[in-house]
Amino acid sequence: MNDTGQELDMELTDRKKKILKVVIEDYIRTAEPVGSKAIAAQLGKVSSATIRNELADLVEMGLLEQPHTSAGRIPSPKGYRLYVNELMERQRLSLDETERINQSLQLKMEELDRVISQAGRAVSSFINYPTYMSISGKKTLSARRFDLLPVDERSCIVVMMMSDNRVKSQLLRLQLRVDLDQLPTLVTLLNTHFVNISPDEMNLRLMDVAEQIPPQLFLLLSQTVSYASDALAESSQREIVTAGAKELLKLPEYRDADKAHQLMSFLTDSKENLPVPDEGPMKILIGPENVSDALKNTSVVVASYDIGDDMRGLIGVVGPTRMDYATVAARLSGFAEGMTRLFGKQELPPKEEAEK
Amino acid sequence: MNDTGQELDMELTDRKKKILKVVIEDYIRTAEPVGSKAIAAQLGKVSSATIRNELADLVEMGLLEQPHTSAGRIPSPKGYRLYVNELMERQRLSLDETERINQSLQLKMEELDRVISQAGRAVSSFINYPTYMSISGKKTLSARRFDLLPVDERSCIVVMMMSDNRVKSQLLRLQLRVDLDQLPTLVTLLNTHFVNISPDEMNLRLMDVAEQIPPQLFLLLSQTVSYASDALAESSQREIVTAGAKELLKLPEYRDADKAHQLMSFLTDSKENLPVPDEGPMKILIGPENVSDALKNTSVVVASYDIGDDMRGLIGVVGPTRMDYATVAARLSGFAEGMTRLFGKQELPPKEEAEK
DNA sequence: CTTTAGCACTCGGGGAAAACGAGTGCTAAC
DNA sequence: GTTAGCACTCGTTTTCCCCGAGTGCTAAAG
Repeated sequence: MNDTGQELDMELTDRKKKILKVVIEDYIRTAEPVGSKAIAAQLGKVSSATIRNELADLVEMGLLEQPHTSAGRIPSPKGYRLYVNELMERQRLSLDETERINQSLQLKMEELDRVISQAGRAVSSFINYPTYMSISGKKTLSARRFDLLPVDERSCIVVMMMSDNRVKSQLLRLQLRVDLDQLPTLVTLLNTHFVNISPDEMNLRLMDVAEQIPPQLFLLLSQTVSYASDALAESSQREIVTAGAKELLKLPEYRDADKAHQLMSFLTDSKENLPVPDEGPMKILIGPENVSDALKNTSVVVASYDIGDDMRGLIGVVGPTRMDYATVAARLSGFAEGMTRLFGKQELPPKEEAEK
Repeated sequence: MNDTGQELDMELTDRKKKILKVVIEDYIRTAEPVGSKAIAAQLGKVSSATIRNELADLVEMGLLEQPHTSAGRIPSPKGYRLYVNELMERQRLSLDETERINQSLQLKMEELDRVISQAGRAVSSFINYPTYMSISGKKTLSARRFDLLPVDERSCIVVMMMSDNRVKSQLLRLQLRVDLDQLPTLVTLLNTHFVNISPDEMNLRLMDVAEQIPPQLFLLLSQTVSYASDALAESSQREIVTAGAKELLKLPEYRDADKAHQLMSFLTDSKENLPVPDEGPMKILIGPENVSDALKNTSVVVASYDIGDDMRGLIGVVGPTRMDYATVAARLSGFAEGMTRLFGKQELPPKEEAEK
């Protein structure tokens, strides 16, 4: 009796593959176990009895499962994996679809965050599954250049260009009146001692220069530096935004409010442990292949795209293991390409400064 | 037979009020129709039969309803309204709660949008209902001041201070090489002709000055103006962000996936027709009092707070008519006060420039 | 050795019927 | 005006049974 584990010796004939494919695609469409008769009808030529024999083999190989005796078969995670790797035919996007993607990427390139979250909503409503998006850079962000613009004697504008060429600015209210003539000195100081270093270092260095300048100037300096380090820290922290969690409720597997709630909570709360593609443009994780327990019964398709030359963006799609992998993969990579194009077009091509 | 409409002549005795209050609070807690026996137990002194007589009266007055003959009573919208107006005792926040509110408002005052959406999440997870937040200003936004900072010969930074004292900036890539000496001219031009007017006017005026300046300067000017008008338009458009839709799923009235999905869709999609408090700090809308059809079966509690001296922020809480009005109201106004404090502390107190 | 028809068997889903029980309205006595 | 008593209502829960899709096995046919 070698019921232990899966049979490796059985051959996966061509016909078995065909059958597997039919089962999976049927199940993806209907969410109902697929019976031998339906398969026979779709395949033609062979009778349901033959199919049944093959099905039994496929179950033994661990590619299919049967919920109970006398029900049809459903794919196992292993089955999906095989399907995704070998059987699934790469879909081409229709013109309509391409059109729709481009349409939803007609975004004004204002704030990055906003672009991201808008894109997230678009993806989700186009793919009909919940999505998550985030961006992250490899290098840690630093300031590249400062400016102070006088407004009146009690306020001025601080402008900081960051190492990724984004610019941040804010109005500063001054506790003390500052001589406007002093501003250039301060700017020079900032551009000498506070550029190309991490936010933490900035705060440290503040102490060093404390005694070199007059107190009321120092106050302004410290306001500026504290603004700058906060802004840098915030910009470099990778925030994950999710969208379209409600799509779950349309799926039969999440009609149960508790299940839906559980997954939604995980999606909106977990700011960390959502899958990222280690490399390559796209990654598909099926059921138990996920590390997070909360995702053991779900599949994730995640793609990445480039922003500038340091940052990478990330779009993930979450759904039941019975996910329409072919369509999702096609549309998602369409989106990812769109995003690359979007950012490539308007963002920071050149770069010349050296680092410390 | 005067079954038509509600009986206005019946008197709402003190005991009736007490009973109504018990019914409502019980129902809010349990989501189950409340029976005469339970009420009697809680009131003491009187028997369930007496209560039954009173209940019949309350039903006739339109303050209670009964789902079917042999079930307990549940409050009608009218009943809730009476409860909210007269019967409900204003809750005081516990120390714990106050603490928790302050805790979650320990936000770095970076970008307004981000603060808002973080606060939204906090409110939602504290109150356990979905929330929506938005901000809006009465006056239309315009630019108050421009600056251009040279970076290299192909790029410069545009800085714009807006009429609400917020500052926006971005790096501009120039199609044509521009003589740096020309920048001050351009800045003067901007500060003369493009301040204190609406984004639309800005684009119009661009045409007017087209012939007064050399072409390559005009290119830069038009890039700047287009950035500015976009940024202004975007900042003044009132965006609504929602949070915590998942909380719905915990409520018995939304265990039905379709109902939940419907309301969630409304919340996330409708960028317009969510209730706003016409004036006063807080407003409670019960069931059919809502204008949107989608909200006819839900209640909304909405509060507002001040940002600077022109803008107003808005927090709304959405839930079933069986909402814990007392708690929600207390916590929500706690939050609103917190927000006012938060913005009052760090934002734009003075202002002196005159408008056009 | 593979395919197919035939057949008994399994088991979950669906629906009717029954049992249950919380709660009511009414009546009559206090 | 209040209360005990009681028959009645009606939604919920439980039980039970039937149906049928789908199976595995066997034996015959290719």
